[in-house]
Amino acid sequence: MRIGELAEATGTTTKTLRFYEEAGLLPPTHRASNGYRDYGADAVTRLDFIRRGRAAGLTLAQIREVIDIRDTGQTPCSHVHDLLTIRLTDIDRQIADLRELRATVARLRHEAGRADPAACDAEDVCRYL
Amino acid sequence: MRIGELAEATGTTTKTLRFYEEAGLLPPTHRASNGYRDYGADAVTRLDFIRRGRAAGLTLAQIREVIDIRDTGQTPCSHVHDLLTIRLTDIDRQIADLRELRATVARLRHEAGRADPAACDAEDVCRYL
DNA sequence: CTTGACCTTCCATTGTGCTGGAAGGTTCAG
DNA sequence: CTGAACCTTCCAGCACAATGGAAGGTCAAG
Repeated sequence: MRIGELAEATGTTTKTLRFYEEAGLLPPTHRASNGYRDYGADAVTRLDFIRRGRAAGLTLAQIREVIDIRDTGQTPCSHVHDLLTIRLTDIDRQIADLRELRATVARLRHEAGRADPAACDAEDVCRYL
Repeated sequence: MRIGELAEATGTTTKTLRFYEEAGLLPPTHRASNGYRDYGADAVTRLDFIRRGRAAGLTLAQIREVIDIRDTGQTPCSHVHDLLTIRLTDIDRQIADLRELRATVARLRHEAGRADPAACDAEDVCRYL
């Protein structure tokens, strides 16, 4: 699988893929005789994980930390466990923050929808901001 | 309330507050006779909203969009409603992404914790990545 | 055997969200 | 009156996550 196909398959660009390799998120891959990168199906899996991590607001460094657990056999289990616990706590806090924000925005929206359009007044809408 | 006090009260810095003013997130505020910025209590409320938005991964532009609803009486209710609906959908998708990521990380962590430390093996830990 | 779509490296630039530092004015305690 | 701790503007620089573009190599179709 060439870099363009992988980009296509994962909804990214060749630029981004080379950048990820440079950044240590993708391992330097096998090269065909012409020097072209040659990816296996596992690259798609890995990029899916990266994409989900990004969508969830993790930094590339944080994603790399978790990925490194997979790539190096060195890391002791306890360290791995601790690392993931921290990551999990972060994610839980982020979810809680999002829920709080959602409530605020939803309340605001409710007020906006309830108001008589003729009497549309920023004061009414935003008393609850 | 001077800028330093506001920074203290909201857990930011004077640098950030001036930057937010420049970026249109805080309105240019009243100045004392000496030219110092003089904030009211509403600034704290607004910064709390900004902080929550940031914690939830919203960009300053997105936060400003919502804030502008409050500051301009011009925006028609329907536009406000639509804007907030989009914002809400985004937030919901983000929460869903986070939950999926949480499940992945939790599964990974469970595997890390379950493994015999003596037999700590990246293969075991990361088969589920 | 050329055209076009790929691929390669390398280096510069963008956008977001700050952060630092210079150079100077203000206020207050001792 | 001096010094510390504030404040002001302005401009530079940083980290992150890409993105753009130049200059050139490769390959399959027509």
